Amino acid sequence: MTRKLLVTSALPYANGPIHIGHLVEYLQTDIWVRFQKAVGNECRYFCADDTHGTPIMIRAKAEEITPEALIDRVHSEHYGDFTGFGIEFDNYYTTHSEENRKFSEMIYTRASEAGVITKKKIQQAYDEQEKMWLPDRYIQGTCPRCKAADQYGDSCDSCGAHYQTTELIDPVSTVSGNPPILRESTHYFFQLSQYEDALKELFKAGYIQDSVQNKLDEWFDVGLKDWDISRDGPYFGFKIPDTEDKYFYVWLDAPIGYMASIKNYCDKNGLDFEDLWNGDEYEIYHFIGKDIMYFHALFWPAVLMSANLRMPNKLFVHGFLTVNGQKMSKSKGTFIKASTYLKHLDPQYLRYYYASKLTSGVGDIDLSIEDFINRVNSDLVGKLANLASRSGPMLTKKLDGMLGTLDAEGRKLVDALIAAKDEIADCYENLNYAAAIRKISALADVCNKYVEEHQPWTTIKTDSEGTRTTLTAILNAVKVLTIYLKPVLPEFAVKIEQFLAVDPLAFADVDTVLENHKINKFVRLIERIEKEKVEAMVEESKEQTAPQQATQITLNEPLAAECEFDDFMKVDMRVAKIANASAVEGADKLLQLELDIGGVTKNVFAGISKAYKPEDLAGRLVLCVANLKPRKMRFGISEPPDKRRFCNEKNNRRNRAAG
RNA sequence: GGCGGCGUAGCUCAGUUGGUUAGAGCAUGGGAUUCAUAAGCCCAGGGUCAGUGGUUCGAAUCCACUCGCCGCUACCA
Repeated sequence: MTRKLLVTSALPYANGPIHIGHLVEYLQTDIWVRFQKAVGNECRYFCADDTHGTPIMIRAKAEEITPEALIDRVHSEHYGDFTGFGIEFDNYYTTHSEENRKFSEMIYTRASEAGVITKKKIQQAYDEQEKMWLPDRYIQGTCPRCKAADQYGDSCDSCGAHYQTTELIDPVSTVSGNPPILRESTHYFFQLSQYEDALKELFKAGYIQDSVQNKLDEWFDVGLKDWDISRDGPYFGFKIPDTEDKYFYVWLDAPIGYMASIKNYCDKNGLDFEDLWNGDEYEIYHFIGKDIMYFHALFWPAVLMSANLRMPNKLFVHGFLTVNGQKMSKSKGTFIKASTYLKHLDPQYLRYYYASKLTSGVGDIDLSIEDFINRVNSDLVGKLANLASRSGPMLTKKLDGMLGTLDAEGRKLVDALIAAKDEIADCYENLNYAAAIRKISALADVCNKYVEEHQPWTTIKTDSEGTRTTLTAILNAVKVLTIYLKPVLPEFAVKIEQFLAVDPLAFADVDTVLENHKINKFVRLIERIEKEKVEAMVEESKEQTAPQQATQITLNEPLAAECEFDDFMKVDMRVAKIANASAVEGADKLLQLELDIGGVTKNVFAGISKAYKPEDLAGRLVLCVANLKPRKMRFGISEPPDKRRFCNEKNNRRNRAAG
């Protein structure tokens, strides 16, 4: 039975470039869509740029262009990046479209009629000079708890405190540099709590993965709050009907962009949108990252309910990407943009590697650079590509490129591969790509053993027809493996199709056998990853962060003379927390520090008062040599050394995957 | 603090409803080969399944607690 499927990935925000973290989602989705198409389902893949909101406005202003010009440019950049990675949308649209405006207005109007929109007066920061309202992120000031400077309006990166913007000390607008004022305004709210029971029913019916359910239960326990869906102008977005100066909050119209993209596609292709979106013929699936679960598991279905529209069938949630076990980092060069990757490496490597790690779970997946190189080179190149390479050329060079027929043994080999069909299909269907790849890799092992046992390079000298039979089995095996891999490696598959001189392979073609068939000259399928290219990519991704105190101190000082390992072993270095810091009366450069090295407190004098204020130091972490002999100084005893290095406070801002 | 997730070989990860001696790939060591993209094949070493205590005839798997790492905590996007 042919299923009809509509599939979406989260809409990337038009505020920045696509990076390898985003690609987890788009590749996961693309592989699923390609699989569905390969098994003969009618499947369409939709996406769009998410284009509204304050960050877009501010970014455009900074670049001295209009928001429209910005989002047009970013749209083509995003689309180019996706295309470069073989991600094939049926439509890649934009939320800044008439379709989206109409749907947003329609849904809002219906929600109003349903009585779930309320108005409330709220206090919000306002920049008088720029004449704009300020989201918390655009206000900086000193943390009320730890006194760290330049913290965002909602929380402190330094000590992790959460607070109200109004509690911030000396707040300034990052847009104008002036202190914001508080102003009252009426906002529109969507009463999410009205849909609590309906949402619970939806989840019971299987809208989400089990692991996501736990998280949702947590949210239900705390209680669903009303959702602020309006923003005051100036705001780049859609004006709310029957208001003077109110706009839909970007997160309201973003998911509606799924509908707009589909509508736009329908109009271009002579299809009826109502059939696709509201009929019961089509299944709808959303792929998202776990950071935007709240929006897609709660708000989005509730909004659809309020407008009396159908529910999507399922939400597929994936985890984040880490690189070498850590968050992507600009300074380490692991914050790799899609465009940077494409300059250095073949996109198929990443498609294969992600596929080899993706499961249906919401756990994070790790891109270990070393593992990435090893895995691609040994599995993809060494086993799979090499299998074709060690059989194809022999047939074309020495046996006229003509396949023969399968003997009993060959039939057995090919049947063994075919037998895995349903299992592999299930793996793809259930998003367990890692298992599919493991299975395919194991099958490739079987094939390579087959080659080893039949030694065509020996038999070719005496028995050309027997060799033809052997190679016929191997090349049929290559064909089956290629079909299994095709959702992951479309380009690779095209090369094999050309080489085998067959029409584009579909999943059902695993059952057919190529016999007495002329093939074409073998072309190299894929190159090995060169470590140097990966290194160059990482190097190019390293962003020189603005000179900071910490890096200045370490980088500007020349290295001391080399020391022996034994000398190094004598040094007991500990991370210490500054419990207290105070100026030393009568000293020019000294600060007195109380260092907590895990229960034990050390008194230290440090000549760093030119670079640090005592009040900035409390709570910070430093590296200290804990076993340095105490030394009497003019102002007291300094226990560990008077020289130390200040650790970089770790950057807690996550690189958002989508939205 | 509350909640959630994770912790299995040097690395990256599988381990189905609890069931023999815990698996794979890579990496490492040895061997036999040479068709092939210095690939492929055979053999080997390597794990107190984070720890402790329970339930059970039987626990990597279920329960409790401890430790470690990560995330969320509804603000912004």
